[in-house]
Amino acid sequence: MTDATAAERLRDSALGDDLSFLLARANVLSIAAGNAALAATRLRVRSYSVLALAGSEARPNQREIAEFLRLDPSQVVTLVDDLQKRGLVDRAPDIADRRTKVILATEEGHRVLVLARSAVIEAERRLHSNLSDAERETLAELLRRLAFTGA
Amino acid sequence: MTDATAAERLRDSALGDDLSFLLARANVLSIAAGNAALAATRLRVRSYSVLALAGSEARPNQREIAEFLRLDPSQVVTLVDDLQKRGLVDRAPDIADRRTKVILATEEGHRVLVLARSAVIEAERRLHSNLSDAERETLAELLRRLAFTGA
DNA sequence: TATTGTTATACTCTATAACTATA
DNA sequence: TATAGTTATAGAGTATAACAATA
Repeated sequence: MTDATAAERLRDSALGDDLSFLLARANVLSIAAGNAALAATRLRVRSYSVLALAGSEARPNQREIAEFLRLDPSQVVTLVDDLQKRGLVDRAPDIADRRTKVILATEEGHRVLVLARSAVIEAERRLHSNLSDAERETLAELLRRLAFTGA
Repeated sequence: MTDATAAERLRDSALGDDLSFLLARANVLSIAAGNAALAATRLRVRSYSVLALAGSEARPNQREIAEFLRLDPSQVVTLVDDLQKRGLVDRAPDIADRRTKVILATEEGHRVLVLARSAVIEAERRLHSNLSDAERETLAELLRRLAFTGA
């Protein structure tokens, strides 16, 4: 009746081989570790992802960020507002279509991104330490297939 | 500059091989599909997991449910309250320790669980249709290692 | 007419602390 | 003193609808 036994009973009897549940539980741990690792930069995993896209070569607009991160456009407004207030990103006008705003990391944004990224990578390494590099790559490939399914 | 191209640019340039991000995105899709599939039973993925544990042989108490699902004990109170109001689970007293309450599915709970489970399985099958059975098993095994890491 | 970004709003989920009853 | 469950509350995340500017 110890703790370990309870967890084992539950793992064996229900949900333990349900992909959705495993995905959810792995994700909860991942978010917790990510937010903890990002605390020093005052980012969270959500704002970090936006900053990472803004700092990439892709020059995304808000709608593209929303679709890629599976967020509602209105959520992206809030996230970008916050990053912009902190001077980490800018809303650049798109010459071709004046409705759209391209989100770009500022110099300061790039500096913070470097710190944030290494913190995240370090946290992941710790969290995934019981997977080999090959296993991690397999996992990434399989998740990519799920994550970018038609829907 | 079409949609597909934007997504591809983003996938290639940032986050696209970040395990945490892939996990998060796959999970968002999984939750959305799960909630949609469960709509007819008026469950959500969260209450479904609790009901599934209550309907298992494991006879978990609330604290065990909280730890297994990585929820706060107070969240489990709310979830169980709701399921109990609907007559799907009971709080059974533990003879050995009168503080703890064992959560058990009622007959009606088991009936609903059967429907819910098949809806969830069907939704997963659709969502994971581009993985082979072997790949799905590999994915489950790797996720299990992440999901039940020490932390 | 349709789309991008925005505002407003409500709902769900998550996190914390304090309380009770038992141990 | 510590633990299981509970209550209260605030904060983060999610979903929807309506609107202005532009296409």
